Amino acid sequence: MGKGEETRQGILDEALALASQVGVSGLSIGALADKAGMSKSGLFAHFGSKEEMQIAVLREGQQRFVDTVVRPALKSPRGIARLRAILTNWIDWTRRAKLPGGCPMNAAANEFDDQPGPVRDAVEAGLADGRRLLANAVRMAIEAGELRPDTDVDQFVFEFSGIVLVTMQGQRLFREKDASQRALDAFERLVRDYAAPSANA
Amino acid sequence: MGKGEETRQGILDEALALASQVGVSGLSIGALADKAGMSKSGLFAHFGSKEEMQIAVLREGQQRFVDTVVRPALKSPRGIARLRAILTNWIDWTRRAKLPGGCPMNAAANEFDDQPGPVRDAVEAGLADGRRLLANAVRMAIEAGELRPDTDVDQFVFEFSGIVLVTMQGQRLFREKDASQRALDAFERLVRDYAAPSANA
DNA sequence: TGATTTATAGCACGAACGTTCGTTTTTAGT
DNA sequence: ACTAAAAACGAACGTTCGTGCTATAAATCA
Repeated sequence: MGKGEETRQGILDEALALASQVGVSGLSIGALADKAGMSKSGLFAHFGSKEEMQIAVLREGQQRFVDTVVRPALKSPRGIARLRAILTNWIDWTRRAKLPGGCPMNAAANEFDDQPGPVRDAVEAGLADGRRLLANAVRMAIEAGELRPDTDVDQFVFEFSGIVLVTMQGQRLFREKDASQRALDAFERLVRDYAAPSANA
Repeated sequence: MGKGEETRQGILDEALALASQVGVSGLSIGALADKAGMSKSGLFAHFGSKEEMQIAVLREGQQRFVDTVVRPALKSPRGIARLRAILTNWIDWTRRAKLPGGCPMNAAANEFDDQPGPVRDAVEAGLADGRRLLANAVRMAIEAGELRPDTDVDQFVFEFSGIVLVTMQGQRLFREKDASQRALDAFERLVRDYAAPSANA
């Protein structure tokens, strides 16, 4: 890895941390350059435009998400156990990833959903990836015979995502201490409703 | 209503519409003054600071929410029917309220959850109000004998809120056409699990 | 080591930011 | 209609925004 890639990576690390607190649209070149200990123009040269930088930050966040949430969950056996692992990893993934704030992708989703452009596209693609990944895990649970064969996969993913979103809001805005417990309870209720009859009869 | 209050109200109307698209922190005095057809300084004088303006916008949004979601739902009879009415009103309330974008309070929740100060306090108070209101409606459903007496009210509100959040994300970011149908399905599954046994045996 | 590419810094730009101030216009009360 | 009060304006402040240029410093390679 050349020197350029190295500092670029360092910048993205700082940027992700900052974005988790102030959002992707709240990221400014000047503030980021200060954090990274370099000049505005020097930092700027790595991306060419602010928009490119924002997209790079989102990509970085996505990769960090995979490393923190998805990859470790693969150690749990396919099926409901793995879905549960994804949930528990997900709902405090920014803490695990040592980010000082909340999920940058989620914040960006709220910031850019009404502002068409490349950044919005990147956010949508990123979150769609997450849903696709979830859907695969659900399908595995069906194949494993733990969820009913006629389970509406997209509906399951939809409700699962709702649990994630409200848990994050509970943690970050309301500082609810028992948000993750509520998330688990909601999850158990969800899988109970979609469970294959043979599994827990 | 004096002239001052009148224009202030007009400003807040424009501000709410703008905030629904660019967020509360994306609101700038200059852009808002343009939309409102007046000078920066003239507009500024109505609030004294940007922070005060942001808080005023959030309050305006909250009131609009009550008028659009809560008040109409009171026409539905207490119990599950009213809860369902709240849900259906909620998940497209910005359309009903003629706002061009998404829910400003929700956007602000993601923008300010990691930035302490009066604005964050206002957001937290506003959303807490929503949850309190929901909790009351749930308690009425219990009293009406439609939900089990041992229903965990806060857990119910938690899961209900999750449905709302994921539905809004589905509508605004993913442009899912069937998001509201999924929301209703999730709601029916929720009330089925918490339903009093006598109600639908 | 010397040559060359690459990375960073410095500086300046026009625009927009929130805010202050003094003046002018408009409203409200008599 | 005249006056006192309220409201809106226009200009300017200092700062930060994103983005260009040009020069210097550092890393890469022969």
